[in-house]
Amino acid sequence: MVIIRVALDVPIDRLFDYLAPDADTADIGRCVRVPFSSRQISGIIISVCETSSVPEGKLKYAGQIDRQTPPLPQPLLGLFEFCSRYYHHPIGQVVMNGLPVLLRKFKHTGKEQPPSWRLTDTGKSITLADLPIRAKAKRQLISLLSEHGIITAEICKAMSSHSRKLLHEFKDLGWVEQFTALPEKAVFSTASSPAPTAEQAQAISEILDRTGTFTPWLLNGITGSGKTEVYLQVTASLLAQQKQVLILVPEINLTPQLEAVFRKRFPGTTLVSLHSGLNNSERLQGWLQAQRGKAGIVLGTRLAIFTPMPELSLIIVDEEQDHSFKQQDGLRYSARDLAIYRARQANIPVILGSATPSLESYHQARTGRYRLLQLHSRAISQAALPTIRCIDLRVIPAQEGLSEPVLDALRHCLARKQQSLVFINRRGYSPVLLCKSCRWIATCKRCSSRLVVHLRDRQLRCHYCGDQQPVSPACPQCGDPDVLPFGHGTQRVEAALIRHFPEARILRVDRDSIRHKGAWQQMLDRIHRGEADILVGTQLLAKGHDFPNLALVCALNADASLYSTDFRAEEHLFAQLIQVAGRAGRANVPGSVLIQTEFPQHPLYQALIRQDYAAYAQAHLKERRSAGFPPFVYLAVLRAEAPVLTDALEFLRQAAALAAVTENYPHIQLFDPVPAHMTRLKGLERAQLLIQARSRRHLQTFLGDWHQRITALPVHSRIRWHLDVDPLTL
DNA sequence: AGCACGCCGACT
DNA sequence: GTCGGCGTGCTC
Repeated sequence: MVIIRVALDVPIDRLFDYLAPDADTADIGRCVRVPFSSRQISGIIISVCETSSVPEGKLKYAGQIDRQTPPLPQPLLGLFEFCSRYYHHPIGQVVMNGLPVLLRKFKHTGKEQPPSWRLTDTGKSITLADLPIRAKAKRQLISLLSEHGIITAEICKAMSSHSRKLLHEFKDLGWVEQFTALPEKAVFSTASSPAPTAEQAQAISEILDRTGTFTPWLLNGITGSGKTEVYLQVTASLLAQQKQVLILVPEINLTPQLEAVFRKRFPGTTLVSLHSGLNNSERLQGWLQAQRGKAGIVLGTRLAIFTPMPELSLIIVDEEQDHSFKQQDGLRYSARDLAIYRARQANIPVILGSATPSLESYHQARTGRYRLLQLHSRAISQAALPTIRCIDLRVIPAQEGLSEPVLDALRHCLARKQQSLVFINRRGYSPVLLCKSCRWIATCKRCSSRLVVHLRDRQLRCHYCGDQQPVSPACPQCGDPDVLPFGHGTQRVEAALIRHFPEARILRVDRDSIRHKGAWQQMLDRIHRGEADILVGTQLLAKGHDFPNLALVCALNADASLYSTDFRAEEHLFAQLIQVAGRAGRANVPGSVLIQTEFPQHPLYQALIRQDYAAYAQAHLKERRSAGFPPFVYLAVLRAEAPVLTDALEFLRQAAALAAVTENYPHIQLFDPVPAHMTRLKGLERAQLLIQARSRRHLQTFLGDWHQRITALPVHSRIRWHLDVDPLTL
């Protein structure tokens, strides 16, 4: 009896067994259609065996197996398996989450790359002289074939139906044959690389010395130190050996930028770019190219970590500290952490690159689990680092969020026709609408958040659920017409700047201003053409774009995250400020950075002024150690949401009780269930329970057991819950 | 997650 | 008398 064990896209963490008399081990990793409780769905064959633990009467027969598409390779199945186990997510949903939509339906079988045509040896001996002069179409076809050697499926499709019929006629004559086009083996060609700096050269050779060996590298290089050049030259060396390289980038905004750099350097290599902007068939196409080993480079966002690559020899995770590598719903995986797993599995190096590594990664490097590579100097034209200065808001007041020194600096920049950037990480006009007489504050009905004033549209908007309503003309509580916007967002700062510098061309860049399709690219173009003097914007501006004429960066009200309840907020702020500061002073423009703060003595700003990541990280790691936070402990969060808060809390208490019953986990600490920080979100009340462990292994064994017990709990239909392993926010 | 089965309210 | 609401339970 042949039984296949199938992963199905259902929220049940188990494989389903089916009878499949015609299946064998070659079908592992293939897509199969199966009956599943009164419907047909498709799944992936994970294993083939002789017996099943399921009572024989319950076993059904599997349907058709998709043998057109190459099966998922074993290492990818292993990655899925690990991912399911580590993040406690149903295996079938892990597998299906990682595959292109078109592949999981296997509807594309008919559309499978149709074969191309070429002349057989017999065909090659046919000349035009052998054909009647009247047979125009035949002669045309033969000359086409002998000229190009091949008629690709695309060309074939474009030909007349008569020509297509002739092709088949030729086939019967033995003149032509069909073959699946293995697109011409990539001719390795590389645009010339600039000579690396001594530091870069050192890093490149160290990495290349350990190809073919699992080696996690932490490449810590200041902005402009040329991390990308290291990626490029290591990649070049591996491509020359016909190997594949996987590059993960934080988000779609950055993809085109890095993609362009790699395409330019490797014009002869097929580069597949995988990001959310692709449609299903583009995604499938790229995925298949990677899977067949045809794509030398795969560049993509976190989902790309699940791309099968038979010749994979290096993984690069750029901006590894970026939170977008962690998925925040459904399967809550960290692509960066999976990259480490995948590199170990494939026995290859992995480069985590960043100017400000996550403390987790930095700690690993300090303790020798990762190897540290540092780039200390700017590679580009020996440009000096920007000078960073704090402006003490306790001494120097700010009007409309802008202090006099900031205005002065902006004025100077304008006079010298240089660009400046005003960074304020808060969009909208003002974050609060306040009634002066009764202290009423506009809040969201569905969330525990304050509504943000968007003066331009005269709307109050919730930045969490998107709800909006018109700005009320008077206080709904006391009727006083004196309701005022309080605090500053990008729109308000923009308005203030327009008043101060009516002659300047001011460009606001935030999620609202680039909402329309193509607006972001348009703005980038304008900035590059020098059609903007002052940029006002959020972190959108901080990320990875070179503004060649930018000389000044001013950061307004950054303090907000300094004394936050989120223990990662500070680390995040430091990275963000280093990033935005790095925008200033590229090429031959010296840069300066002004930071408005009420806490200029704070160690974060002190380290920032010296641009000393290592000092900051080491000091902060000490704090983490004494406070008992990661990377010195390992965390998981059980979250629950329900229409009524007490229900969510009660569910978490029940779950906690399940853990206490066992008492077998001395290294595990469960905290009390508490309401989440944003307690109410989109009309649901949320609560959470923190689990802390001394080691990953302890956490994993506990969670495996506990998760099963929670799943077995009688379901209260109102409650939705999930487990978040290695959460980024608490 | 779907989907069927099942047991109670307002309608042709 | 039925149509249909969504609670509960199962899926190889």
